[in-house]
Formats: sequence, structure tokens, C-alpha cells
Amino acid sequence: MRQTAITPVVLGLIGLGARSGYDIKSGVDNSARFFWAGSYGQIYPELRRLEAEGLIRGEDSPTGARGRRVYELTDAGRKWLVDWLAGPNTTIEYRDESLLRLFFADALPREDALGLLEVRRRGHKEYLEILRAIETRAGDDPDFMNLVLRWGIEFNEWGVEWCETHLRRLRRSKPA
Amino acid sequence: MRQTAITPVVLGLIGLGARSGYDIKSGVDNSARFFWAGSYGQIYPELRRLEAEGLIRGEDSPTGARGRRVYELTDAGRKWLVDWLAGPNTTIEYRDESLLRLFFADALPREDALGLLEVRRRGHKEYLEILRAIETRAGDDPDFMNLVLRWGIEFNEWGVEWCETHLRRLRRSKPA
DNA sequence: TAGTGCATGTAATGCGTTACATGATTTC
DNA sequence: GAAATCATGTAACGCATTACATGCACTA
Repeated sequence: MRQTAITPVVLGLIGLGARSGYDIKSGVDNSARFFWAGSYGQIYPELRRLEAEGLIRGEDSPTGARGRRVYELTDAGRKWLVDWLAGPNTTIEYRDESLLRLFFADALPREDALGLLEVRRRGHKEYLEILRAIETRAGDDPDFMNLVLRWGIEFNEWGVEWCETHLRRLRRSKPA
Repeated sequence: MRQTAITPVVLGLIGLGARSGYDIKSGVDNSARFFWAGSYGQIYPELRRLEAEGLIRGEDSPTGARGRRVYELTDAGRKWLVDWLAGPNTTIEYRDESLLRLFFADALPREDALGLLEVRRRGHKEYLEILRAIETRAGDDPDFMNLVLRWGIEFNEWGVEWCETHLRRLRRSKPA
């Protein structure tokens, strides 16, 4: 079965109870966007494809005059998902402009370079607030979904500390 | 000035002493690939474009019969780089298939789900070895380049510990 | 002399995002 | 009555990767 980046997301979220394409997009935006993105331009065509291949079953379920199509996993779909979960990890793509700036920071006066570390620290703090807000209203999510949210929170906490540690170290090693 | 993802990489690496397109590709692969990727298909067209726009200056410098063109920053190029360093951080894209699997791990029997955490832990360990090997031969790199390498190493160390901590916690909370 | 590293480049392909279009329903 | 949310979908665009093509130079 042909797959793209959105395939496991669609099947996984339907497996966790998402019903419409809109649900899936919300799930991505509210829970997964910090480690896996997805757009309508991927989701809707993928839903039609997966239904045609028999991995999901769709049914029209309008709300009044507003169209709505809901989906659930077929046995084949659930099997695909479980097989995928056992597969090898391949994709890890990380693109972090703040690290890229830090990488070239030797081109700046020292104080400006240290300023980049402060900016990075602030970025982690801001992200932390977003994730903590999500955590507050995620009480009854499945265990491992919560675990990944914890990862996001603890990673950003670590990131704040990392910036502070190295700021202290660099300020100590070469005072103005 | 129009820019893509490769623009600051090309200018930054030339600023750090890279001379040819091949040098830049090597720099990306050996030092930056864990947080910013780049391919020949981007680099060579970008070098021509940046030369045409006057941010770099190119000169033919063949080795025997083998063609080679080397570049250096112009004043305009250095200025662009410094301005970019001071700009706002925008891009942070993180795509981690291992986290995505963990996110959906509630679809698996508990022991298999914990197995995903073990796989993740191993992934961090392997990456750690690669980065430590780079660190060994990076003694005289510029300070902030080394700092980013440290980030990679310390992040993966943190990642190993994170997996171990939560494995312990989850094994304790629900013994078979 | 075989293998690795140096060196430049392009074409095709696939992919994902962005922006747009449209409209109903619920909530304040 | 306004604003937010629910809901579906496509077209254009830009971008990056992949694969391919080519060949010299150095080193073991």
C-alpha cells in the first residue's frame, strides 16, 4: 500500500476516535502539530484514497443541511496501523532556524551572539505555555497521547535550562 | 532579496570559510544535517543566484583539469548575513516518526507499546555515537558551531534519560 | 589499480503548504 | 446579530529531494 506522511496520521486519529476530516485536522493542530504537521490539502484526498483501498469505511452523516462524512477503521485499516506501529523508524526531520542562527553566531559581536541564546530561551518558554494549556484540558486522553504531550513539555523545559546553563557558562568564561 | 531555506546556509558557511559548492554540501552533511538539511539541487543554483545578486563573489580555481569555482562573501553578503542573524525566528519544523508512533501506541498491547519507547531510546543512543564522533574531530571549530554540536549531543543524552525515566515509571505503575 | 574523495550540475518527481471558495450551525 | 466553530474541498505554487550523469585526483 502506497503511503505518504499523512497516512498513519489519518488512520491513527480515526483509530483514536476522530470521525470527520475536520476532526482529523483539529487533532493534528491541537495535539500533534509540534512533531507532525498536516493540512486539509493532504487529509481530504487521503480520506478518499483510503476509503477506495478499503482501510476505512465512510458514511454520510450530515448535521441539518451541512454535509459531513464520518469514517471508521475497517479490519484491514486496523491491521495496517498495527503493522505500521511495529515498523522501523525512519523519518526524523528537524528544521530549527534558531539553531541555524546560533550555528553562525560567530559572525556577530559576542553580546549579540549571546542575545540569540536569550531569544531561543524565550521561544521555549512561549511554547511551554501553549503545551501546558493543552495539558490542562487533556485529562482523559489516552495514556500514550499524554506521554507524547509530556515529551513536548519536558523537552521545552530542558531547552530553557540548556539555554540558561550555557548563557551562564559563556558569560563566566569571557566577561566583557 | 528573495530567500529560500538554503540562502542563509550558503552565506553562513561561506562566511565560515567554505569555498566551493562541494564544501558547502560537506559542511551541511557533517555539521548541520541534524537541524538543517540541504542538497546539491538547492546549493548550486543558489550559488549562481547569489553571485548574480552580488552577495558573493566567485572565481574559477581548478585543480588540474578538474573544474572548481570558489566563492567569498562580498560586503553586501556579509551585511545580509548579519541582518538575518538579528531577524526573528520563524521556522521550526519537527517531524519525528518515532514520536508519532508513540502517539498512537494505545492501539498496541502494553508491552509492545513500551517496546516503542525502547526503540526510541536506542535511536537516541545511535545518534549520540555519530555526534560524539563528529565532536572528536571538531576541536578547532568556531565557538558557536561547537555550541550547536553540544546541543545535539546534550539533547540526545536528555532523550535517552527521558525514555528510561518513563519506561521505569510505566513499568512500575502497571506491572503485568 | 581500485577505491575513495573532490567536484559540478540538471531533470523529474513528488510533496506539502497556502490561499481560496463556500456555507451551515452554534454560542455569546 | 456577530463571532466562532463546524465542515468540505481544490488549484496553484514553490520547494526540496532523488536520481542521474560525468569525470578528475589522490592514496593505499
